Amino acid sequence: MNLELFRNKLPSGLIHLNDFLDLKFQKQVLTEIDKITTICPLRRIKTKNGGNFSTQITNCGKLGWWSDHKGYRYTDCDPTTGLTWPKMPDLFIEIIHRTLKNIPIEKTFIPDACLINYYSKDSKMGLHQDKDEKDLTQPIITISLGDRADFMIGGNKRSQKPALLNLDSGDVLVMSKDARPLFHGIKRIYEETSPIKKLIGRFSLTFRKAG
DNA sequence: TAGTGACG
DNA sequence: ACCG
Repeated sequence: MNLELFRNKLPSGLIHLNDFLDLKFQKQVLTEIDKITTICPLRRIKTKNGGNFSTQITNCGKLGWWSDHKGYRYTDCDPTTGLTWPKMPDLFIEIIHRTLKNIPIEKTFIPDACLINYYSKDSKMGLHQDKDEKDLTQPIITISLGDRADFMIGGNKRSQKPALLNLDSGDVLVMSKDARPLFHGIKRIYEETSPIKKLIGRFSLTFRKAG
């Protein structure tokens, strides 16, 4: 048994669909994000202890993820306005269907939440687990748009050294099965690598079944 | 708590 | 200075 090889092996539930969405489609997704942020602008959120995130977020779908002095949670409306989150665009549902058709691991997935994170060149996301969802066996599907990112995929403990994975514009990442509970984050953003000229920085769209 | 940095 |  080659221990080094074993240590470097990525979990089978982590599926990286490289260059899955073509540039034209990516631009359509960006148009939908523009519509969403017009209704519900990107906002800087805080941790429970008052710490600042370097990303800015908004949501669409029935539920949206939020963090403030009360902690992490899903809400059915924007806590800053009391308005319901914008509707999940049909185009996003289409991406989910196309993704499911191309992976052997999941047959159905009906997300009720889409967290939209915007990363500028200096944004990072520390290692964390997604565990605010009701059913933690449901996968999480992430779309990357804009600048290239170094994605960290770690273990079940934060102390485990993460492996790095490049996420480019148009890539789709599925965290399911054994990969679902793993610590993960974004180590860095590569400035001016976006294939979409008018997009500076990176958007990630993470689809969850939260409720 | 998905932050940051002080501290050992 | 670097790591956890």
